[in-house]
Amino acid sequence: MVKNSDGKIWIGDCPIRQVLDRFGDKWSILVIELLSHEGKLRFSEIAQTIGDISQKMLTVTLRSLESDGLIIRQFFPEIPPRVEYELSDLGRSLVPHIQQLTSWGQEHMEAIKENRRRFEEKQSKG
Amino acid sequence: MVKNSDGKIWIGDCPIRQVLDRFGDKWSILVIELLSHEGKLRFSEIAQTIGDISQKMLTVTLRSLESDGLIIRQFFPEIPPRVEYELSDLGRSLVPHIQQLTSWGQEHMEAIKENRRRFEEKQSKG
DNA sequence: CAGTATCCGCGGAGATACTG
DNA sequence: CAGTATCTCCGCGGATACTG
Repeated sequence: MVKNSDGKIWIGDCPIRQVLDRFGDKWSILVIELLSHEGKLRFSEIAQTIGDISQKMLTVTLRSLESDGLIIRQFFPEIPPRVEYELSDLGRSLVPHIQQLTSWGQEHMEAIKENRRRFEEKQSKG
Repeated sequence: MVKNSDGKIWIGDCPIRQVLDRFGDKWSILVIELLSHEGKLRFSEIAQTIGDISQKMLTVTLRSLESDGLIIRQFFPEIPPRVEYELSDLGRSLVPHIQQLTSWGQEHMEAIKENRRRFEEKQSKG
């Protein structure tokens, strides 16, 4: 939590926001998780495993992960071309923390859904 | 990582996606972090500390966190009214994992920015 | 003070067509 | 195969005005 002298949170430098800005998108974390499980994968393999990601978004996601040094892209100039993606050391260093969050989700997400259900029920009753 | 029999990730039940869907929004994590540091806060105190959140989004964020049982809302029917928010046990249980991610960010975000800078430079050169 | 109600703009994301 | 290039849509989130 980073505060200014006026007591306000300084959003720009706030580490939480930086992490969320980087990984809060729809696909980055999922791709990292996938590569952490499967090792080295081709573009089409990632697309097929995720299933409901568009070609465009997979390209955008992989390019941004590559640009940030979280994954490594290896291009083989064959015909037809082959491209393989794998996690970098930097990317791998994030995986345990993702798994922490994931296991928290597995443990508590049902309770959250139940809470939400009850809350909505209470609202509708007045 | 949850897969179907066809080898595809089952997005709907995937714990990672559930967590991201819940906490990937702009303000939830930030509010939880804030409450974990400050304990009990009034609506206006949260608004002023964050600084650049709109009244609407703070209302929406607090209401959704309350509905999911992550925070507790206490209303005092005074004039003018007073409302205090604090973390629930469920909300508190998430805090350590957020801090894990945050410290990872503090450790590696500069490297990521540097990687991105170099990547863009390389692209512009050809 | 702590919200609602309403309108609106922007950008993330999908669909489709095309290419080295 | 692994992408680009466009067009488009949707909904998150901001701005503003109002209220118990």
